[in-house]
Amino acid sequence: MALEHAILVSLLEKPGSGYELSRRFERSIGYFWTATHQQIYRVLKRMEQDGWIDVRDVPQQGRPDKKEYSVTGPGRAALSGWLHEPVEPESVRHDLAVKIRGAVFDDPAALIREVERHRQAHADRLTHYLAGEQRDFTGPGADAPLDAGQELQHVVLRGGIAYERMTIAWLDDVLATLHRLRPAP
Amino acid sequence: MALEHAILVSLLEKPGSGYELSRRFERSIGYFWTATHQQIYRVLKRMEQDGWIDVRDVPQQGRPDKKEYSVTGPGRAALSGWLHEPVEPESVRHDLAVKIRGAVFDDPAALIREVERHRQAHADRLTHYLAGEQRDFTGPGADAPLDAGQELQHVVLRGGIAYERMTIAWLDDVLATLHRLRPAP
DNA sequence: CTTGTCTATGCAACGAGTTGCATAGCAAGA
DNA sequence: TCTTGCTATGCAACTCGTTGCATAGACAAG
Repeated sequence: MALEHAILVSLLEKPGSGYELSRRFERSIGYFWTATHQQIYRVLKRMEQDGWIDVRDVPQQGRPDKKEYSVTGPGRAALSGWLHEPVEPESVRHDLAVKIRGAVFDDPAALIREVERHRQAHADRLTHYLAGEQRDFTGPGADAPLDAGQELQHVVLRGGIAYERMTIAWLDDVLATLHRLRPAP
Repeated sequence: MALEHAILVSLLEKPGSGYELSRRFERSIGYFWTATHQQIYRVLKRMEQDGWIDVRDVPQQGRPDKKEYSVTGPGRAALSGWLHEPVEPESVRHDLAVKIRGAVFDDPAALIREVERHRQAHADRLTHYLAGEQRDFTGPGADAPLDAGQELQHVVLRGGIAYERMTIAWLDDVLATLHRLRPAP
């Protein structure tokens, strides 16, 4: 279970509320680790009980108050411990691959629109990544040398970019294959 | 929930027992959908109750008897229905990416061995994929034209190969970054 | 002043996934 | 014969993740 650790990393990068964390999990962090707000609130409560994080009530103007969480010494130590443990390679769940292999028992051509939909989603995400890279790392104003944290964020982002490019190319391969299988009219 | 559907596809490709399915989930199917034997046995029981699959007791020589499952008409229909529904793009869980971003709060250099371990695992898997491709699709004796099912299996395998190649290249990028961050001795 | 939208937090119920354990047939080798 | 190892199936307990619902403050539009 690593949601705790993903939250620790995010809170170390910048303290924030459960709501803010759930927003971050929709964008940057969410690209390699998903979580809903219910999961986050529940885990935050447990982490607070375990003494990994502190809460601070923050009154706000123009919006409801929030609880801002920040990482404690023991929380940092817990992250450190996890960083030094080996993790197993990710377990994958690719619905689309199951569908492609299953398509032969139904109608392969019917999958084309679904694959195109996925291709579009990945293309959108790639655009989004590239914009983020331009903004934070390679654009104008990025002349200043990056610190270690930025370097590491950048290499993770490059991983996301490579993943999306590979996926788009593969989906094009899938589409070509599906079209080839379609009997000529 | 798509474990049911992955099992339907696998049983349509070839009927088999829970044990055999769990072996398949360790190899071919397991590369894009993981499941343990407990999960499989439990779901098989439910699928049988729902009338998606039939059981047949098969006595064996030199080993315990087994229950061989095969897909029924309603099971096939259930798969068909699912194939025509849109699925959401996969949810990702990359422990390693969390670790990389977290490394700055600990010791980036300590991650190098972990990343090398992952690189090795992906290189092994790539070798395995390529051997499978050679054996089933591109090797000698593959002159006969492939049927639709084989074409679709091949395109999924090509996806696995592309994924592993991309991942290995990215991990090399990560390693280079980690080495760059290490202060010169 | 009502409706909608965004911020902000949370409960309850359920289903999916993991871990540990248990049983049993059969074969090979020490 | 006793242990080891592979085949084969399964229960029980637990944790993780998802879905639906509920509440409430603040603001903007109609």
